[in-house]
Amino acid sequence: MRAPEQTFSYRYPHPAVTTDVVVFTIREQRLHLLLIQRANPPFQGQWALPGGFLDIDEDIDACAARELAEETGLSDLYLEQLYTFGTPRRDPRERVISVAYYALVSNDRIPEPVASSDAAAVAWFPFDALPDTAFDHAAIIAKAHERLVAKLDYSSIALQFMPEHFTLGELQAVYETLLNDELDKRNFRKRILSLDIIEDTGEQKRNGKHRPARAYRARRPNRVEIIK
Amino acid sequence: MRAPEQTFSYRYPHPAVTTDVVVFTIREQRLHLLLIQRANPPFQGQWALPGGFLDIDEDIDACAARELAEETGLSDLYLEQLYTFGTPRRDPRERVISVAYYALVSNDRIPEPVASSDAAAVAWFPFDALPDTAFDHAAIIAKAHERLVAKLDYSSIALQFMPEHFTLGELQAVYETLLNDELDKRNFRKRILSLDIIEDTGEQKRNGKHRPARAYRARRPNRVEIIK
DNA sequence: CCAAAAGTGTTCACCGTACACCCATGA
DNA sequence: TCATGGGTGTACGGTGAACACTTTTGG
Repeated sequence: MRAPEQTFSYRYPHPAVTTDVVVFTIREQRLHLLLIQRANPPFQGQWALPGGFLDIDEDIDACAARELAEETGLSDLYLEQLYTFGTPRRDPRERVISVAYYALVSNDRIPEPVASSDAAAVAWFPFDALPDTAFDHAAIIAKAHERLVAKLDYSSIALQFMPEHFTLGELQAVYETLLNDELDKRNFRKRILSLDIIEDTGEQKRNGKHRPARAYRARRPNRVEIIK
Repeated sequence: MRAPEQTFSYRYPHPAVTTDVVVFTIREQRLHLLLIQRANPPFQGQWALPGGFLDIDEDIDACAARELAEETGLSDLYLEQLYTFGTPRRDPRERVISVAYYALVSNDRIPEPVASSDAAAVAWFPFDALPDTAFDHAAIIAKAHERLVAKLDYSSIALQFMPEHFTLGELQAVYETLLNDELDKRNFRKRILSLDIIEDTGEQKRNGKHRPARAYRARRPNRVEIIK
């Protein structure tokens, strides 16, 4: 631990740098995102994105992953830098530059996340029923959603929402949720299989009380393929 | 001016924040970019991206525009945030987070840029014949190029390279340079005109000693349209 | 009249879209 | 046997790609 009276001096003023992470998942056919309830001022008690200050010797990506793990218990997810937000008075305490990330979690690995010293509570909210959020986090969330939807089209990013083994029906449901549209089953299967991004595991997966379906897996685990 | 002995103290160490800008243009059918020769250590005398430290009350976008104007004399260009680079030891002086931007200049507004106190010289280099660059600027340049080429496909970003009035032949040459490929004249015209992003000015433009061509202009000046 | 860029349509292959029925399972 | 999701093929239309000749101008 650092001695509490220690200070760090610079010839010119330096901003603080934080990371904030927009974590998406799909639950019950709806897009959700993870917010924490702030334990400390400013905006104490308000919902906000998980995130926090960059350590002086820490890589930015590592900071995003660490803050996410500390505040929500989630680790080892797909994490991508989104945009850097730095409007001068976005934080009332001091000048803060936030490097925003977004993350996707597969829908079988959704621990009901635990709170930490910075987060009084952690909860999933449906994307279309978000509470008011602290700072400029609404703008960060909007940008993350825009990026997510744009990437659906030309990358295999949707696979990041899937568990290790999944069926084509489940994958189609994820696309339908994200695109907010219904898709034709035969066309969907043809297109996805022709992209060569998933492979048959040989196993079967039983979802309801109905006919079991073939189980597939992503061809390259943890990678997002750019299509064409 | 700030008194030279003044310092700024924080309870936790803060990184410095800079912006760096990758400025592209097209000259003589080749993609070029603008580098400055560093007037001061570190990397004194080496070529680098124009950029510099963020003022404590300055918006990040404004910082990129300001540094660009100060070091190169260029202003009022298409400027878009690219990515934030912050590997711990990328700058030997202290921890520096660089918010990178890229900019596009139309090929009629290429002032041979002037040097300033931070830049001993400023010059355009062909993209395929770049000198060694300072810091991690080679990685920033690579990422900017990747973004530029990707955006060609689904946006009207190429129009940013064009002067106010231009011909279809000139526009096609820009696409050919960026894609490093030849395009069919008839197909190109059909596609571009169907996108409805340029309009006939009614005027003509004489390029060589040959038949004059219709002059077009971008339908929305200074905007980048997302196609589809 | 020659050189050089401007301007202009049609054909074909491929891909995305629309569309309906039988199968396997558990209750 | 019924309800529910799993699994499969074909026909059509639109879009992108290939392709050649005439026009206008300056020298």
